[in-house]
Amino acid sequence: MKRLEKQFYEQPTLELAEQLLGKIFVRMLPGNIRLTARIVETEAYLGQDDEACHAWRGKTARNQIMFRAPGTMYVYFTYGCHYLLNIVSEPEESAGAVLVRAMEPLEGLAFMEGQRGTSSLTNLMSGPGKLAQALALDSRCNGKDLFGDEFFLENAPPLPASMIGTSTRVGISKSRELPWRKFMINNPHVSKGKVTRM
DNA sequence: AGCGTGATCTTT
DNA sequence: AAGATCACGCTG
Repeated sequence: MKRLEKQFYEQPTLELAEQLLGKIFVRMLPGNIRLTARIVETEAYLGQDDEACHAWRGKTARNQIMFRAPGTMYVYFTYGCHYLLNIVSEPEESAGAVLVRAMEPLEGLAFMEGQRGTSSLTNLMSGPGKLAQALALDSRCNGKDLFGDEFFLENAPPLPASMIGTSTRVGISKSRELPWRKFMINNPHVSKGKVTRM
């Protein structure tokens, strides 16, 4: 499949959160190891009117990446042990990003199993911290874009609306009412603990 | 259901 | 300088 170009990321954050479902995330590792996985769960975060967004009060040292060009990776560290992967949206100098919450592992399973310390397929990437660990994402990835030879997305047909579920976001204490979580209905790799079907 | 673990942000 | 919070995951 063709790689997704800059233009794909230049759509409103909420639409991007939906359009990312089904797309294939690729990481190339030294030794020609190819890690790939299908995105099955996302959440939208917007600078303004969204108190759960890191950037809702403006630019800081941590969140400045969210103000960069669409298609940039925002990877941050939280709870003392987890990295979380976001894909930056919205034009440069306005903050927005889509949190990638779950993926379905496809290629490079042995590497991912080693990273995660399990061989249970549905436990490899069924959460934002898990998928970052499976793909060995860390702060060195923060600020890199998805247009190079190491990280990129491959295109896939858009999901039919009947396969897309919507709910409120997971694990936040502010702006809890916003229905900005999107997921692939009945996919076993969607994170546990909230609605996975409709 | 409880808690680790450390960076970040807010308040003093 | 100190305190609170945290877009989580694992054990029990």
